[in-house]
Amino acid sequence: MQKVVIGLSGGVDSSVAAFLLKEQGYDVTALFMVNWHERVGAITSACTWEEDALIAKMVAKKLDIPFQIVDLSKDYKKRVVDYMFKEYKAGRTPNPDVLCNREIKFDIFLDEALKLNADFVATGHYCQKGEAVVNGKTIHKLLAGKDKNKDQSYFLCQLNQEQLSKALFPIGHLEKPEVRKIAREQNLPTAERKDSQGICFVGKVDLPTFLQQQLERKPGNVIEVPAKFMEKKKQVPISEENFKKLCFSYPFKPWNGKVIGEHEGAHFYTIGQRKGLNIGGYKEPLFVLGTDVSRNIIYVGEGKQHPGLYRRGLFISSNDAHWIREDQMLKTNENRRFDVRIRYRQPLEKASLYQRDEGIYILFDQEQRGITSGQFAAWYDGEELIGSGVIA
RNA sequence: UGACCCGUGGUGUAAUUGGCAACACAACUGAUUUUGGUUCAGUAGAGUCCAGGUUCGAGCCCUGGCGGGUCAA
Repeated sequence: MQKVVIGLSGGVDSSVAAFLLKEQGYDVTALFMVNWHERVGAITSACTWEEDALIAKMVAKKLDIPFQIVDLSKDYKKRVVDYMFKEYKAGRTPNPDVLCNREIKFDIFLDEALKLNADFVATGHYCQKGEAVVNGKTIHKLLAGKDKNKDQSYFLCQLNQEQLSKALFPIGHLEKPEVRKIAREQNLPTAERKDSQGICFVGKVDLPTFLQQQLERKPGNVIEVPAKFMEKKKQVPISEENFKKLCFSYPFKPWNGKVIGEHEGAHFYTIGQRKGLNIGGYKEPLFVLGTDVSRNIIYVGEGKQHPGLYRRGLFISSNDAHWIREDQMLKTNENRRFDVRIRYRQPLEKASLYQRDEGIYILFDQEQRGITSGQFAAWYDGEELIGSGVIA
C-alpha cells in the first residue's frame, strides 16, 4: 500500500482531500504544519494556529488517520517572511504564497513526509497532474484545476519535476461546491468553515502594521502623472529593438508631474493599487502607476484607464526563469506563443515569449494592466502550466 | 489703495435666482480573493467663514468684518 502524507490545514479542502485519499485506498497520515506563531498585526477576529490544529485533529480523528504536528516556523520565517520583507524593501511586490509552496510545502514539509516513509505528499490545492513521456522519460505536468474559478496552479508555478513527482492533488478534479458537499456528507468538522485568506500561513493581517515591523515609515511625495504625458511612450513600435522600453516599468521622474500629496513610504505601495493613498477630490479614483524607493516617490494617475497603468510586456531574467516542462525550454533567440497570467486569478492572456541571452521578453497581444515587478508571470499551454518567473 | 469674484462634509464640486444640503474622490466596514491588486455592497461625515439684519423660513437677499483670488496703478 502506498503511503501519503497530507498537509491538513484545518480547512475544507485539505480535509476532503484526505478523505478522498483514504477512499482511494492509500495509507494516509495527516501532518499539520505550524509556520507562524506571532500575532503582530494579526486581525484579532482571525483564528490562531492552535484553533486550526485542533480542528485538523478532529478531522483526522473522524477519518481515523494518524495525526501529527510539525513546527516549520523557523524555515518559514527565513525562507518566506524574510524574502517578503526584502522584496518590499526593494520596492517590489512579492508573492509569498508561491514561495511558500516552493520552499515549504514542497520542500521541507516534503522532507518531513519522506522521513515518515511517505511515497507522496498531498495538498488541498485546486490543480491537477498529468504525465507525458518524452524521449522515454516520464514527465510530470502541472494542470489547472477543474474549477476555473478556484484554479490554484498559479501558486505552484515554481515547482520542479522532482517536487511534482511526489505531489498529489486529490481535489483538483472537483469544483468547490462539490468539495463542500462531500465535506457535509461525511460530516467533516470543516464542512462549513470559512475559506482561509491572507498570506498563507501568517493569516489575515493588517499588512501596513505587519510590514512596519521591519520597514520604517518614511514620508515622501506623491506625484500625479497626467495621462497626456504618456502619449509619447505609447508610440513606441512593437519591435525587437524596443523590447527594453516595452518590457520594463516606466521610468517616471519627479518632473513628469506635480506633487499632490504625501505617502508613508514608497515601499508600502504596489502598482495598480487604489486604496490607501488618502488623496481625494478627484473625479475618478487615483491608481499607483509606479514606485521609486530610492527617491521615495510614488507616481499616480487618475482613472482606471490611465495609460500609465498599462504595458505591453514584461521581462524575466535568465536566473529567474523556471520551466516546469524542462523539455519545452526555449533556446536563445527562439520564440513561442503561450497564454500568460501575471497575477493570481487573472485571466490568461495571449502572448509571445522571446528567449534572449539575458532572459525572456514576454510581449502580450493586448496591453496588460498593472504588471508589477516581484509578482510571478506564469505561462500556460492550454490547461498546462509550462513555466514561470519573477517579473523584473 | 480702488473695482470685481469667491469662502459649503477630509478634498473637489452641486443645490429650481429663499423652504433645513446632493454628487464624486478619500475614509471606514463587509463581500470576493491563500498576495492590501482589482472589483462589489454598505456606513459614517458638513447644518454651509464670523457677527448682525430682512423674512413664517436663507447656503442662497442686505450690512460689516475676517480669509483667499482676479483685474486695475
